[in-house]
Parts: sequence; structure tokens; C-alpha cells
Amino acid sequence: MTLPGKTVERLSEYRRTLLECLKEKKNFIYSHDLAARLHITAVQVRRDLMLIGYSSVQRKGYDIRELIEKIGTVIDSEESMNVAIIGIGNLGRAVAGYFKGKRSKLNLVASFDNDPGKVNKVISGVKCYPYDDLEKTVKELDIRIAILTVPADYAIEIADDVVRIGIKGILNYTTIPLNVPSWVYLEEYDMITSMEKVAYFVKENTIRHQ
Amino acid sequence: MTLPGKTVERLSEYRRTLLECLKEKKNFIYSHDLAARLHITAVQVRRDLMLIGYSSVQRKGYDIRELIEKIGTVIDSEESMNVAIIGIGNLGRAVAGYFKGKRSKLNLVASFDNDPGKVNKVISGVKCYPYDDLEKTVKELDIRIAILTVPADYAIEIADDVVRIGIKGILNYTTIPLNVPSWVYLEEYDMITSMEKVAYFVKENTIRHQ
DNA sequence: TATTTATTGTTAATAAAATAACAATGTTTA
DNA sequence: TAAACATTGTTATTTTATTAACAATAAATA
Repeated sequence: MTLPGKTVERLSEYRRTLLECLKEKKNFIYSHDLAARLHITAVQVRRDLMLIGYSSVQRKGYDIRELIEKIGTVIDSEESMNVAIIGIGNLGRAVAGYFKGKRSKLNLVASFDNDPGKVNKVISGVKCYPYDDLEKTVKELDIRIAILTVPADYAIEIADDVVRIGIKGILNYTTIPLNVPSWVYLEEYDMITSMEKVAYFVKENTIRHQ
Repeated sequence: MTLPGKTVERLSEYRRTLLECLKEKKNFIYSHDLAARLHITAVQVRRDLMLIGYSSVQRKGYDIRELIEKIGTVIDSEESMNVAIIGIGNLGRAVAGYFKGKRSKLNLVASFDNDPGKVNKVISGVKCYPYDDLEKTVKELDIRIAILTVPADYAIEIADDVVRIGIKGILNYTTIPLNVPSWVYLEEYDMITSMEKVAYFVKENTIRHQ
């Protein structure tokens, strides 16, 4: 049974918070403590854990190691999943940075770019392949997920390419909304939208409180 | 009356799509056409426009110029609002790039960093100030919004600083969840969460279809 | 001119997400 | 040991967001 998207997002956050707790030598954590670290409510935490079928043996909070393990079995795939970044400019490099030193089921195995100054070099810890070799490399390296960090003008064309080649998931950081077939999972994030949203609510708050 | 967050997000997207339409020499657009360009439904578009009190005079679609204008009066502030990027690494520079050549009510007027190789230089079109001058510069330049693109370790400390200094809105791109008083609007986006979410739904889709 | 068609604006229904309520149960304290 | 307390897991409620339904009406067509 597939989990709600929001729950999946929080599970990812729970896991990282729990890993931090381990570093602090904690072994157990209460729902309200975990919630407080993420600035959400304890009910939300308990409900999410209910959805993944986790329950604490004791009434002394959750066994942190056990819960990390459980979240992994729910949100991770069996074998590791390979990821590529398309467009290794500033944003691409920033995204690549998040993969550094992370041991997880997600492996960043390639980036792609057209710039001759970038291809065949290792940038932000990952080799950059020429975009023309996309299909070949995606197949050779068994890449399943593409992160699009290219200029807006290329977005649609590249999305069509990666879908055709057989990519199963796209994380779209361009400002162009994409359209993909149902068997490809698409997640979009638009920074301009977020900025304008912040500006709107700042304006509203200011009106309200002045 | 304050609009739902989701509606504000879409209004930002409508406006940019409408500006594209103007470039194509279109003057009017139907709800289903605008919807198709954003891969959403026409009902959603009409409902959002209802919420901002916009209605077309004719039954020949929306007057694009008029609608752009109307969206502006709703989501923009009266005077322009100044923005700063804190941490001008790869991610900061990527964000700065979005402001280039945009004439909008949002002005990127400064970045802040500690790196001596960066301070007092113009990076991605904006001057980088030393982080130590944050308070002084924020006041001098009337900065209202801060975009946090710093390493995780600094996030909490910097958030406390910007709140104390009087920033009214924060866009947090670090992987650390922040806690701010109610008079500060906080928007958070976590790239790792998004990646893990994509991976989860790719896994689920694959199980389903195999 | 009368009929059909296309489109909008709005209310109603549905779905998704968050929150509240609370019984069950282990733990602590008197 | 008994009472009070703390914590969880789950069902119920509320809120928020999306989708459907449909009357109103302008435009096109017969």
C-alpha cells in the first residue's frame, strides 16, 4: 500500500533526525521529542509511524536504531538506485554536494552537460558525461532517476529525452512545468514560486500587524 | 483576506505563463489553455481566479495583460521588497541567477558570506557583504527577506541572527528545520527529502508495473 | 431569429491532510 | 499495592485542497 506523499517526506526527515540522535548517544526517543526537533506535532509523528506499521515495544519511546531500520525498509528500494544530474552548473553542483559522504540507497553516478569545459571531468565528486552520450550512459550505469538542473530553454527537450530513454523518476528544478507519462514519477520545485510566496506572506503579515 | 498558500504558488506560475503568452503575441487566453500549459485542470485555474476576484469581461477568455496586472495587485507588495542571499556558494549563486534580468517587485540587493575570497566582490550579479556586517547592511538596504543557502551547521545560528535583526521572511534551503516566531514567515525546502520522495515513488511504481 | 455550442463563475461534493480525542497500558509515586 | 501520570496507537473530527456539477451567458450557427 502506497503511503501519502507528505508522510514519505516526513519519514525522510525523521530518519535524518534520528541519525543525529544516534550521534548524541541517544538510544530511545519519545514522539514529542522527535516532533519538537522537526517543529511539528507529536500526533503527526505517531500517525506517520502507525502508517508504516511501526510500534515501540516499550513505553519508553521508540528504539532509534530500530526505527531508522524500519523507515529504511519502507522508503528505500531493495538494491541501491542510481541517479544522474543533468546540467552541472551552480544548481547541479549544489545538488551533487548533498550526495557527498552519504551512504544511502541513492547513488549519484553521473552528471551530464554540453559544456566542453565540463565533460569528462569530475565535478563535485561525480564524473560529467557529454549529453550526447545520455542514452548509452544511462543504460550502462543503470540510471533510474534524473535531476534536471538545466536552463529553462532546454527543459522540455531534455525531459522528453530522459522519458524516452527509460528514466523512471524526474526531479525538475527548472522553472518550466513538465508533462510526463504516468509511469514516470515527476516531482517539481520552482524557486521563483517559493520566493514570491514568501514575499506574499511577508506582505500579508506586515499589513496585519502594522 | 489571505489566500491559500497553494493558490499563491499557482498565481506566481500563472503570471509567468501569461508573460510567455504575451511574447507569443497572444492577447486572450481560455482557462483550459492556461491550465494545459501548466498541466493542471481548468477548474483549478477558474477557482483560483475567483478567489482573487478576477472575471473576464468577455466570454472569449481572459485578457492576458489585465490578468497579469490583477495578479500583481494581489500577490505583490506596493513598493518593491529587498532580498538577501546568505551564503553565496553554489546554491546561493544558483538562486541569485533567478533574479537576473527580472523586473519584479523582488530585488536581490545583497549576499552575505564569510569567505574572504568572496566578500566585497560582485558574485552572480550581486555584491557580497561580510557576514559580520549583516545587521548594519540589512538596515541600510532595508532588506526584508533572507534566503538561507548556508551549510547545515550554521543554519540555526544564522536564523536566530536574521530574526533578531528584524527580517520578516525566510526561505530556508538548508537541511535543518528552523523555528521562528510567528511574525516571521518561514518557507522551507529540503532537496534530500525531495530526492528520497522521488526514489520512493519510483520504487512503488516499479513494483506495481513489473 | 431560434438553437446550439463554448466558456465562465460558483456552489456542491469528494479527497487528502492535519488535528483532536481518548482508550489502553506501562511507569512512577504515594 | 493503589492512585496518579505519561506515553502510545488508533478512531473521529476538522480543516484544507481538489474536483465535479451546473446555471448563466456570450458567441456561433442554422
